[in-house]
Amino acid sequence: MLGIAVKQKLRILLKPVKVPKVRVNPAQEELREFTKRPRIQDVAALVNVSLGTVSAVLNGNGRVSEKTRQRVQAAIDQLGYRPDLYASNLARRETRLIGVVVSNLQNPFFAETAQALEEEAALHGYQISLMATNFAPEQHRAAIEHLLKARIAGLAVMTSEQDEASRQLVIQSGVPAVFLDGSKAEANASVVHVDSRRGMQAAVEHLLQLGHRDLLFVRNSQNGGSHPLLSHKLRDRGFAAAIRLGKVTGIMTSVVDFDGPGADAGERAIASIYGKTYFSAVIAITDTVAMGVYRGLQARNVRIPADVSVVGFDNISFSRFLSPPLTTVDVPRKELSRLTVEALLRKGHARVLSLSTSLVLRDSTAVPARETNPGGIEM
Amino acid sequence: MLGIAVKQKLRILLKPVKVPKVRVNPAQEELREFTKRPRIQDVAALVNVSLGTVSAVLNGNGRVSEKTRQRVQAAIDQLGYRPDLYASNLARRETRLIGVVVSNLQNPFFAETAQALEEEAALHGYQISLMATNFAPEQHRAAIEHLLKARIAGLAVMTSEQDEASRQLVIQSGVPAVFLDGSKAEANASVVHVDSRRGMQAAVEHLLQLGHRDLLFVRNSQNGGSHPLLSHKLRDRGFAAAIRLGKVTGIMTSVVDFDGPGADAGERAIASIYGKTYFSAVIAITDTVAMGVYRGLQARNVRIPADVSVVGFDNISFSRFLSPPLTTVDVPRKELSRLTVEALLRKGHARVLSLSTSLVLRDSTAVPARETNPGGIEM
DNA sequence: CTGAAAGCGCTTACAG
DNA sequence: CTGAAAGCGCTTACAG
Repeated sequence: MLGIAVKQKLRILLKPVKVPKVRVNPAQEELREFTKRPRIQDVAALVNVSLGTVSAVLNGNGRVSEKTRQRVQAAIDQLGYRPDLYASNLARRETRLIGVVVSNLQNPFFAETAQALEEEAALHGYQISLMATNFAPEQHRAAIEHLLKARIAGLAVMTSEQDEASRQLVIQSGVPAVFLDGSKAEANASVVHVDSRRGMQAAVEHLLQLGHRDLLFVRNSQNGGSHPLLSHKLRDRGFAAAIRLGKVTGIMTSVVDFDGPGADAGERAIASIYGKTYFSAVIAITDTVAMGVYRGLQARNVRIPADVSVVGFDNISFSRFLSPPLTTVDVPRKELSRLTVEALLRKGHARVLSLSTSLVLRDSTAVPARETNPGGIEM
Repeated sequence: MLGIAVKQKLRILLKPVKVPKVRVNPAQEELREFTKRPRIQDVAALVNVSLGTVSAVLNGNGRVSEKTRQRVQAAIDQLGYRPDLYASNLARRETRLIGVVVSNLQNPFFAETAQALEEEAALHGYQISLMATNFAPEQHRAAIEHLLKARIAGLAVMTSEQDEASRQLVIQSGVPAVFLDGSKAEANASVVHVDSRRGMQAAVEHLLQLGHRDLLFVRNSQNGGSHPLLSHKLRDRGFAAAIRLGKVTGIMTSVVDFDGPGADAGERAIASIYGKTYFSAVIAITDTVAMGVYRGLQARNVRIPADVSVVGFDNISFSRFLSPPLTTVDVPRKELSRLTVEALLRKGHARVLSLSTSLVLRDSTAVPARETNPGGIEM
């Protein structure tokens, strides 16, 4: 009681000294009128409650009576009020943003993954902030630094390349993160492990069962192969394991690896090997590589699958529209994004998530026809 | 002088009442240690200058001596300080963010456009915030509202669909905007006009010169065609104008239009018309539609271009990898993004920007071979 | 050239 | 259940 009395006295005393310097910039006021951007205090004034109350109904804190909440909500609707992103994030010290970094938007696999993540995040009231690395370590790091600066609630690193320095930044930041095909779960960094091995194995088995014995494995690398892509390593291993487990003898495998975007690399791979090494089937490490393989083969009048069978990996949406439709290994993007977002929002300790892959049979594989001359080699 | 004296007195009086409630949350302090996120005041303290000075060097305001600026910069580097996005945007009342809304990330045209915009924006120190509408009016509006809420510095609406209500929101907001193929420039809303007509005309001329007289124009629509895509309208008109200007008589044109993603629509178009209407060449309204046309044709053993020629529109990166490589009309994404970002940052009045298109000749077009039975009709 | 302070528009203990 | 006030981390007139 005393406190209040003193306070009131002080206020009176204060008046002449501490003139409340309300910077009423008339231009600004006009601008506000013009842009019609209501603030939380406009809502509060309309309903005659305090800012805190409006904030409580906005954020669903239950400490508001139903009556008040309805009146506030009505005012919000009436004014078309939407909280300012920057003010609320600053005050809250956290965002509803999930950072997503992918390697390359032009590769449909990443575009589709990003879209799936966006949809999944939206289900939880989160948005995504998307950045691409183009496989460059500097861009990779810059993207992660920016995202960390933006105080993201979670980070999904869905790149096929890895960058250890960036990973350390993420771990130091403490931000919940999920790395696609990351090597290990640690602290705040979970890992989604795509079981490429199983899918690859199914693909190889399929070809072996058809009778193929001469397989060409076409890969692409980025940046001169200085940073081998982890997903590719896993697919490599899957390929090798599948051959081993195939219980078939007399298998001959060749591997070609070119640098650059998948389609270019695939095309160059065929150009380089055609006529030198015999193969009746090609396994492309991604669907985009398979597109290039198609191009390389068809430019040489090699028919798919009559002369050479082709299998891809990823099941991008276009793979169905190639001629012939591509047999490929499906990496379930929906499931990937569901698991990722869930792991990010759970905020528990790092975990290893698993995702299985499956073979999608279409028209690019068939029984080998050795009487033709597929690899350009006389038999 | 008097004022100050009174103030000091008051301070003394105040002390017992108004204890400075410095909320020193020890956990928070530890967190700060842990996350090692330095604030501007950490930098200021290190160099022994005020916050304003640090801010000035951060933002390149020239009112700092070279000596000071160097010392501050050194401290910034040493601490690894990066300004908090939310605090600076809130204080500045503006962002360095360009909102980009596209129709669909899965369509390479949009993915490539988004990527080009990101690169262009980065050149000016801006970042992009990317949202997809999936051609749905509600999503379109939601995306624009979100972006406006985030106080973007500029907005690039690179969708093929239009939404008048959203456009009004943008105009009311006063945010500099660029609409792809928008109908008119107005207030803050500029327009990039892609000269589809010229490209379409080149495509039609090319086919007429080859000797084609029976043309099939394949389009796709979205959402049941309730909101015809503006870019498509322009391409339609370009097609019609080209036929008119072709100075060739005896041209027979057919048009098919299906709803849905381009590739699906293209495939269904062929399925629906094949055997009913004769055509020796197809013009697809986009490259993705052309992909579906390829599929539809090739599934019926129609050879491209021996039996039927195909021309696409957009020149997406994959068009080169189709079998055969697709002849298409190039829409220069680099130039598009350059013009767009420039218009956004210039902040002048609305302008109409123009972009020309050009025909890219590849292997999907050839002289018509009437002796075969391309359209499935007996001649 | 530099510093102190108000303000951006919210959220959240805290007090009632 | 509700309100007043401090604080988030910056920027920017303003005063010196």
